Amino acid sequence: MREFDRFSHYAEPAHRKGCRLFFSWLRPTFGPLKSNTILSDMSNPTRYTPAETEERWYAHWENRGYFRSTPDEREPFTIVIPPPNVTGVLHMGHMLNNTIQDILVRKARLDGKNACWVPGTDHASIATEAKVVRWLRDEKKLRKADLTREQFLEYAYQWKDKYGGIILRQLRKLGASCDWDRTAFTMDPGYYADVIRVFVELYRRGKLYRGLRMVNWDPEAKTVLSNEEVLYKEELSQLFHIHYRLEDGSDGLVIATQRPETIFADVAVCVHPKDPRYTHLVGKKVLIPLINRPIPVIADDYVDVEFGTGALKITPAHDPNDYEIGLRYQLEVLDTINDDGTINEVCAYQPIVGLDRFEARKRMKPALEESGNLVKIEDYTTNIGRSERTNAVVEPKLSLQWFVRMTDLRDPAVDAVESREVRFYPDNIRNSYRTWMDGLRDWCISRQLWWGHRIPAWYGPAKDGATEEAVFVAETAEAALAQAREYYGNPALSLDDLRQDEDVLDTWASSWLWPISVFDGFKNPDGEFKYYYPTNVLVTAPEILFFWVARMIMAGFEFTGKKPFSHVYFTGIVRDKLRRKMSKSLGNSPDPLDYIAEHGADAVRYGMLSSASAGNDILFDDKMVENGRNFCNKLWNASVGLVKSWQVSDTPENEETARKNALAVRWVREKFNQTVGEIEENFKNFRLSEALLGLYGFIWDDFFNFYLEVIKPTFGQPIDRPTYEATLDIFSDLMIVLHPFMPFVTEEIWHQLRERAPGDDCMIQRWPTSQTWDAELVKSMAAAQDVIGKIRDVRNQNQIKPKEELKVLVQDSESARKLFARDGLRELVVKMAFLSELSFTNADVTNAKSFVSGTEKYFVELNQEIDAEAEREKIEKELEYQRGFVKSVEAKLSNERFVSGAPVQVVDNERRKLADGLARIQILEESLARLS
RNA sequence: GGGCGCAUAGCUCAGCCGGUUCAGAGCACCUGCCUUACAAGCAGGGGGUCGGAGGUUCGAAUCCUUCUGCGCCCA
Repeated sequence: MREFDRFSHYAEPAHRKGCRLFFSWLRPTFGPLKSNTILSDMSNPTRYTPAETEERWYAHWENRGYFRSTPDEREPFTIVIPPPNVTGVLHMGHMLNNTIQDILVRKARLDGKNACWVPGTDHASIATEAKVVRWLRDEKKLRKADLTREQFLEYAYQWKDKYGGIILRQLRKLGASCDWDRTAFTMDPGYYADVIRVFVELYRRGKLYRGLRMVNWDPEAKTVLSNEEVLYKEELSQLFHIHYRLEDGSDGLVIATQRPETIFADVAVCVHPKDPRYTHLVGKKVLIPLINRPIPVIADDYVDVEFGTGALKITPAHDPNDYEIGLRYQLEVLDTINDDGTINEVCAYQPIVGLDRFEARKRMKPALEESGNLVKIEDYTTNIGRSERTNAVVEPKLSLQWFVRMTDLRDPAVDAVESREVRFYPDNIRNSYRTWMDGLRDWCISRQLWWGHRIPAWYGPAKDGATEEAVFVAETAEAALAQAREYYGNPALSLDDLRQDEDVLDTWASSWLWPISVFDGFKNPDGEFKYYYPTNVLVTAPEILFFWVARMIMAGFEFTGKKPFSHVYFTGIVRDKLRRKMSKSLGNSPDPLDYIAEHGADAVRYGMLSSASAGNDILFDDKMVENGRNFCNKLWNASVGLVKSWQVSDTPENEETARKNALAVRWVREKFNQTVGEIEENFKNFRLSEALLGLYGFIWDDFFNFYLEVIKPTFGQPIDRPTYEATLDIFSDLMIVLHPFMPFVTEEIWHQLRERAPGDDCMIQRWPTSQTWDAELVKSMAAAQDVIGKIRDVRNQNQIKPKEELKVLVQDSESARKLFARDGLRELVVKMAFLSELSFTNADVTNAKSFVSGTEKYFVELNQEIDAEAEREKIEKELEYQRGFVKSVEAKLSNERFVSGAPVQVVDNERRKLADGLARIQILEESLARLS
């Protein structure tokens, strides 16, 4: 009993037939005659219909459990998906990325490996929390501030359950062969526990600390913002030129600032060490206007001499760059701005204390004018960062945050990439990696949000003598309490006396554990983690290098002592035809699911990959998807339309046909082996686009357009069984090799080609092994193809109908005898060039067109007058070319330095070229002589 | 400012650890074909001084120097 009717798509309902007919009529090239053909041909559709086929096969594969992996004695091949955001929907970048992963996984499966592709999603704390807040506001009429943390999280999980799996469902449409049973999420209980455990462990190892740092502060929402939540836009502003005098009241210098209200937080003025205007001031002190507090003039080449006056006021509390300089010179930090954006008591200039920062700025102009410090005010435009949520101007602000001491994790990660224990494709990404690692900064992993892994740190009051509150880091509140009781020497201490950190961890601080945690490597390191880890390859975008790849490598070595993966394949960015990055906001990205619905997943996969040469961005073009769709049709037509339509006979049509077919079968096998070898090589180097295009070329040109034409029986005749069976075998092998790239159409055709036992599916076959190929056979077929091409040329140039048989003679020679001694070759040329005769001759052939192929001469007899003059011209032109060619080869060979210096094969090859060239010249000269 | 990369046919790109009549593929274009699987196809064709200038070499699209133009990343 078949599991389903494989011909079910033939039995289209009437309305669908009508539909296709309707579209047929719309096509302008169709005349009435063609439409009649379609009508009468209804039983054998010439179009492959992907939609239904793809749905059916995906369900079949999944039902049979082909995607599942459990450890066994086979070699594992593991990929963990770069987890997309739970908030996301599939975009073109995901399509490319996951197509590549699926190709690698399907190939590994065909290679007989235990392939495991782990899917999952990332909780994306910031993006998701923003979405949840909006959702609560719009649909539940709730504000975050009105909810407790627990209530908010409950809603957040509701939201996640409802919208969080969209991407994973969409990936199925693409054909992704993920082990869905393993679907992971960065906030699953087990994963959550791992993240907390790692935090505690790093703290215990002294690689994690709490410290002050500059953050993006939204004074309106009173919250920290991530860089992604700050929108920069050019805005009109003013540059204040303010005079700072020296301590003795003499001249000093002029600084330019856009924020005059912050001068009271200045702790230095910085100039460029090579700026001659200021060298005499370096080391001296200048006075801040209005309050006359002295601050030093320092020199640092950070300063841009061209900007403003070339003198930069340093305000570490209110500018990230100034903060860095402050650190370098150990300058004091004076924070004069409150969380709500008003000026605080630290500001020594009383008139602006308590005012909003912008109100304070307005007061500065008259005050500075009055004191005689204002030199001028000029208009200028600059990038101003505003909060995505409140539109408030973002205030750079110092805040207490948690940091990972990255330099402590760096070395093994650097070495692994440098030594290529972890290989990057393309390799030159290593440079960016190394540079980033060299300038590594500590990683701020705390976020002022609720959605995420809550920081496992509890605070207690400062003990006698201590200036800061006490911190207890532990995996559980109870453990923290135990620590606190011991610390304070108070066994009666309760949890109410401690306060847990309100913040959660940066999403990347959980996803960097992905390859370990999805296999439960922390809690159960001897379980399947041992089998699947390290994973084989990570496929991701270059922009994720620092966020994720580098940190995963560090986490791998820090927590398992091993690399997380052996290869990292960096995909390009998907752009439109105008080279713009495809994005939803630009509206230039097609909806991938529409695309799949319209053209089929195989066509989209083909289109994506064929334009994605390794290491380059891909310019996405509908044209490429069309090519993919055309390829599917071609496969469909060649299999169902042609090969399966043949009658098969156990006795060959005749001896000639049998010989011709036997030769063709041997040749296409050899050529296929050669192609498979090239594909293997391309896979090894992750050159997937080249692998696909090479295969495409072989299937379309060699297999379909040449091989099938050679063996195609004359109309109404059957084909001999050995050839038929061999053709089905090779066709089936082709489907296996093409399967990783275009899984659906290959599975469909696999089943169309032969009756298969249940479970004998294309997806789980063994990849054909490629033996060495018979180079001589391939070479003589190339010679035959050249002859066929040249005879066709003669036809074209003399307007001879393809149906008119021609008589061709070959000048008898040793090389000609040798070529045609190959069994079946003569018959093959006769068929493909549509000849009535092909034989040797020693006589002069008159009334014939001649040509040279290789070192043989051919005559095509024509039933028309030969223009001797034109013929002579043609030959002379050819002769001229050949003489030039021979001359250049002779020049090389007569060069002593070449003959002695170049490798033997190169020289031998030149000698062969010379001999062939001379032979051709001789033939051409004889022809000329005969003509005159 | 630092780093990486690109420039080859009208377009998108291969080739680039030097050596086949080495300049190639796909698309686009042109010519001929409704050839009993496929016009979403078949058979052919034109088109590039390999960004400019130097150099190394018997030999350079390929290696070196430099110039020009253009991308991307980091600060």
